[in-house]
This record gives sequence, C-alpha cells and structure tokens, in this order.
Amino acid sequence: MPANNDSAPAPRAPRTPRERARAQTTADIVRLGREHLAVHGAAALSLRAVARDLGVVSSAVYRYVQNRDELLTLLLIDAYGELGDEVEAAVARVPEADFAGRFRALGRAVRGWAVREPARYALLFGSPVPGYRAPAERTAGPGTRVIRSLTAIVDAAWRAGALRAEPEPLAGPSAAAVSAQLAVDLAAIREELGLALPDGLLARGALVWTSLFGAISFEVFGQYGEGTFAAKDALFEHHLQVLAGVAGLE
Amino acid sequence: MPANNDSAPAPRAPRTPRERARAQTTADIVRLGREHLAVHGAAALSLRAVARDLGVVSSAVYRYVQNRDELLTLLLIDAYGELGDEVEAAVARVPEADFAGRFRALGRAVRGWAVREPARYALLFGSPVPGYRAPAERTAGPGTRVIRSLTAIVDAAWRAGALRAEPEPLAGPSAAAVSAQLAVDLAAIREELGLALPDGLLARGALVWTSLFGAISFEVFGQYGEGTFAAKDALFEHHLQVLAGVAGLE
DNA sequence: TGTACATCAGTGAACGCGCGTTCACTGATGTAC
DNA sequence: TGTACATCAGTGAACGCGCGTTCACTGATGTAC
Repeated sequence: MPANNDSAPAPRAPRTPRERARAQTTADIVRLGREHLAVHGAAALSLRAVARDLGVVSSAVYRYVQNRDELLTLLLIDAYGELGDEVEAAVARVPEADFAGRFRALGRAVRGWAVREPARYALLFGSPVPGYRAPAERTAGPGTRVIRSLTAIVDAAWRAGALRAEPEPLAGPSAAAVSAQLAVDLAAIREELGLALPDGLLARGALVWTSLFGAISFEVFGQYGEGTFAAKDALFEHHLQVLAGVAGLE
Repeated sequence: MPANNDSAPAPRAPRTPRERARAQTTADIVRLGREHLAVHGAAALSLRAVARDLGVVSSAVYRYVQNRDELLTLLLIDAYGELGDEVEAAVARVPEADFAGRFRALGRAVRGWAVREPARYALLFGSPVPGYRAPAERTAGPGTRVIRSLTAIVDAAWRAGALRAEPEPLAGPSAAAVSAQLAVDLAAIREELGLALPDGLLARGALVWTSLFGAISFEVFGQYGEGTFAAKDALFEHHLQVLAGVAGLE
C-alpha cells in the first residue's frame, strides 16, 4: 500500500490564530465547493456561489484560491483523497492472504463511495470538465491510489503463488496474447509500481481496473435502462466475482 | 439486429420548398450544436451560440426547437443514431457464424466512433448533464441499439452451440453464482430482448457490456495516466480478446 | 389565373439573471525593536 | 510593555461578458376559392 501522496507539500500544523482561521476558511471553501458540485455539476461550479454560501463578497475568495480552476483542483485532490482513504481502509480490513477477498473489498469500497458521492465520482471519472486540465504534478499522487492498491493485491497473490497460472483460465485458440508494443508499456508500469506480475496478468489487471469503473459508472450515471436492473447490489457482486476470476484470483 | 427505432415518428419526406427549408435548417441546428458540443461541452451548449453560428437572431431558433433541453435531446438521438449505424454496419460485415469476430467488430466500432467523437461520446456515456433528463420515450429506442446488437451476437452463439458451457471457463470454488433477485431482472431482460441465454451468460454479457465502455471511457476521458499506455490499440485489442472469453465466445 | 387570407420565418428589443476577475480601499491582526 | 510598521482579510464598485426566454412586429410564402 503506498504511503500518503508525497508530492504535495504537507501543510504544517497551523500555529497562530490567523493561520488557523485561514486553514478553516480554506476547508470551508472546499466543503462548499463540494456541495455546489453535488447540486450543479462541475461545469457550473462558480466562485461567486461559493462566496455567497461562505457569506463573503465574491472577491474575497481570491485570498484563498487563485481562480476557479484551482478550486477544481482542490476538489479533485479532496475527492481522490477520500476515495483513496476508504479503499485502503477497506482492503486493510481483510486478511492479507485473502487476495480475492481484498479485491472484492476494494471494489465494494469504490462503488460505495461512488454511489454516496455521485458528483465527486463524476468529477474524477466522468467526462472531463471542458476547459480544465488537472495539473499532473498535484493530482497524479492521490489519483493513482486505487490502481496502486489493486495491482498490489494481484501482485501479492502472484508472489504468493496464489494466482491461476497465466494463460490458463481462458486458454484456447485465441488466448489473449500481449503484443510487443503493449509489452513495452507494461514493462514501464511494472517498473514504476515495483511489480512482479508477468505481462498477461498485468494486462488483465488493467482490464479489470477499467471494467470495475465501467460497471460503477453505468450504475452511477444511470446508463442501464430505466428499471432494467433492480437488484443492483446482486449485479455488482456477480460482476466482482467474475472480475476476480479475470484477474486470476480464485 | 433490431430494425430502426420505431418509437420516433418517421418524418415524412418534405414536399414543399418551405418544408424542405425547415428540414434543412433543423439539420443545420443539430450540426452546429454538435460542433458547439465538441468545443465547449454539453453543459455549455447554448442556443444563442447556435443561433449566432446559424447567422440568425437568437429568438429565431425557437421556431425549430422548444428550448435548450430539446436541442440536447436531438443531439442525443443524433449521436445514438450514428453510433448505432456504425456498430450495426461493422457487425454485419463479419460472417454471421463468426461470433467472436462479430463481437470484436462491435467493440472496435464503438471505440472508433468514441475516439473520433469524444464530445458526443461523453454526452451519451459520460457524467449526466446537470439539470437535464433525457425523455425515455424518445431516447430508449436509439439508446439500446449497441446492447441489443451485443446480446444478439452472444445469443446467436448460444443457440448455435458455439458458446463455452456456462460455468466452465472460470469455474472454481467461487464460480460466479446468480442470485435469485438478479435472476428476476435477467428474466425480464431475456423476455424483452427475446433471448435464449441462461442466467450466468446473460449476467456475463452485462459485465462485458459495461467493461467495454469502461475501457473506452478510460481512453477517451484520459483516465489512464499521462503517458502510461502508448500502445492504445494493442491494449484495446487485448481487452477485446479477454472480454470475448468472459462472454463465453472462443 | 388572380385575389384575399392564413401561415410561417425571422427581427429586434427587452427582462432578469449569473459569471470571473481586477482594483483601490479600510480596518484588524501580527511582528520587530 | 509600548510603539511603528508590515501583513493580511474582507469590502464594494466596476469591467465586460454570456445566457434563456418572451413578445409584438414585418414581410415573405403558401392555400382556398
């Protein structure tokens, strides 16, 4: 499990009353932005509205936030942080050697958060906000916690010899082969995350990752038809079960 | 393959010059809306901007479109229609009995369209537009063409006996079971789409469906890290291959 | 074929609204000596 | 402990912008007789 994102400078504990007030107000701005997000969506997020809710004149917010884009960045980091915390906590609650259990806990944690916080989920995993580009140097750390957590589980299972042998589960005439180009990307990822997983399983891990979010997005964004699936929990549990198999976990 | 959506009343071929002009202008409005969408996103779609591009005073658009929401609906239907056309055409180009080939053709067609039309893809499969609700009676038809196409392929494979026996490919101690509640939903779907697929395979079909869109959304919305995957085509082909296996196709 | 009337497309002004951002300012809080 | 100065939070006015929607209107196109 990766330690907390280390690229963002940790804000020192505030000393003076003025510093404490400033930290409080900044936190309030983020909180109000969050609420505004939930009601009106990211594209309509407005500094003026936040100022109004804060009970302050609109220009005052600029003491705390450079501009609208920076507020979006703060909200992004805030959301990634909360999601990461919940996911890591849920995973840690399952015994280390129960790899499939850990995977399912991860999936349920993501889904739980997404359903509770649809607007923030949409900010992270929905359509990009037009005209806004997240600064990679600030969001890359918090934004990769879930995938790090996921690959850590599968990698641990692999190292423990608890993973189905690579091409086995879906072998056949067209068993998915990893092309040479793809292998280059996978090698870089393996390097960066310090993994031992072979190509095929790593590629499958990527698929499981996107599939998990695909299933959650369909639910949160209402892409299943109107009343098509009433048993959303059961459907998701089924998906988790199958996805665990795709990842090679029992 | 479903015939063209039959819920929307087919507009008769325009007779008089006035009628032809009206059809032309309406088409222009949709086209301009599409372009506006691509640049500024759905939330910022504006009738005034469309009117400007059309070279007409803003109130004139109201002759053609009730309000902003109706323009969104037209764009939604337009996009679903084009996607549906391309997917169905791509599938039809592969021999009927090559089920896995048809599935891959479907996946490639969706991805191809999504990459070419990211804004319209986002309108259909991204975060919901705040404050807008699509009228089900107009969008349900065109909006289900891809999933109908997908299930038709898998169902045909099943009927032809070309599908791996149900729980086989990923059998094991925790082979994904379909709960009783989920079975109710699946029965309704089977009924509505006229399928023969058993529960397990139908549930897997739903997972494959959401997974396909999950992979595409990650790519189109830039959710993979900055330069994480350079070999996007190869990655997608790999995913398709694995997903075909998950669906039970060879 | 010609005339009288009805329909329709598009105009231009207006309503009331919200937005991001800048700027010179007041007054309170903190710091150095 | 007291004073002089620097820092900071918040004000209020302003700039220039865009939006959706309504309304009374003009003039062109179509239709009935």
